[in-house]
Amino acid sequence: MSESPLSELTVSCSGRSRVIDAAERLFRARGYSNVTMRDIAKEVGIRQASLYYHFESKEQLYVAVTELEFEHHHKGLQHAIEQQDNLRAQLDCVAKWFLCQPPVHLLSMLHTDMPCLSEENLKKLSESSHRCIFVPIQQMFEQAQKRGEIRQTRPNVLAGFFLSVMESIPLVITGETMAPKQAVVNEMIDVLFNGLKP
Amino acid sequence: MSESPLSELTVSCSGRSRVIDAAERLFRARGYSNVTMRDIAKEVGIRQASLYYHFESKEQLYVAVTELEFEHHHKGLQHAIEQQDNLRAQLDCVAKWFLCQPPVHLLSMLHTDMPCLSEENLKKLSESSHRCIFVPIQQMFEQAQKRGEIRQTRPNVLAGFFLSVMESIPLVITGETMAPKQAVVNEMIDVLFNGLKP
DNA sequence: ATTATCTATAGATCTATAGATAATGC
DNA sequence: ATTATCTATAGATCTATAGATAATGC
Repeated sequence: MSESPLSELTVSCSGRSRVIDAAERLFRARGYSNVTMRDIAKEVGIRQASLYYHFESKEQLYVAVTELEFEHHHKGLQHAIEQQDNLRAQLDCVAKWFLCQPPVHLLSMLHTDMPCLSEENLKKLSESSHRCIFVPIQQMFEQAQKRGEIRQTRPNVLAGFFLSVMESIPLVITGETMAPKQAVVNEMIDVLFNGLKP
Repeated sequence: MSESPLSELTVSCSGRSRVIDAAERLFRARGYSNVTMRDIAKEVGIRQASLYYHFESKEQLYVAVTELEFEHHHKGLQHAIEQQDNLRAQLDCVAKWFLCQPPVHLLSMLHTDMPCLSEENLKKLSESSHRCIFVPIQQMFEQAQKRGEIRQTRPNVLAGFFLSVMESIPLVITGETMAPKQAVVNEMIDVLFNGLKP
């Protein structure tokens, strides 16, 4: 399995990365079980069996795609966070990052997709999602606490809280009100900071 | 399809309601596509084909099960809300309700399960989830605003916000900290009320 | 006669493998 | 010689239907 070190970075030219792109779109939109290898092949424009030249199984393809997705968000989050020097600005930046990306649907992944995988891959992806997405946000809150910007609260609770808010945007938008996402998120961050009290 | 008016209410004696119970457990735990009719039959202790005596299709079974689940939460939420006369107590009560029930995984349902259904059933369940779960919480916030307990914020945003916090509990618990759920939720509600500022 | 089950199976997928084939690079 | 595809298909499911059968209630 020797492989060009550029292969994952190329835009979409090599066969392998076109497969990854298509699989990512489809898995993200419909989840692991609701996407077939045929669906992915069709999207790429090749035959279903040809996918097995690039990946040894559907599960391996899913794991590869999902780890890249997590790493991608890891970079985006790190960048958004270190660009700012106070929590409020960081939260705005992180929210902007999530909004300009296709939604992760982390809760669906953890609850519905990952249990379909082998014990080993489940563990691998759980750790990836934690390290790439949960931890950076948790640390952002930790350091804001150290700087005295916010009061003492368990940072992992805050991380879960904030992530779930990001995840809930489709839910809020589904309702009748078609407010622009950015406005909804701003309102949520404002509540997070200032609370609901009048 | 005439049917005893008690059938849905009986604990678990009639064949039909034993099917509903088993299907509910399995669908909730693994989602629509990851549960087969064979799985459900096995759980009930009958043969797979026998399920088709009670429900005309897997999809109809899922819709029936899920609507009952929504109605169940509708009752629980209404009761939790009307028992209290101020928002803080209502939130505690609603949180306690969600915590004492098996998790709904509403985001997974909306994102992964429902798109597998027919247009008609998708619409039906979307409306059910909105009416049974989203609207009661939204109204709770609306009325707290009218009573002047909280400042002006779009109530649908608050509803999405609060629901997503309930949904995120598994995510927070997944991490290393094994704090009791109730404590995590209390901390979240406290932040919601008082904000993060020191 | 109705209710609730069973066995057997059709028909439609889905994943993955085997082996052929064309194009590319040395 | 290697890379990337193809065709064909095995083997395993899964949903749903057809028709038989036993038990229950009038």
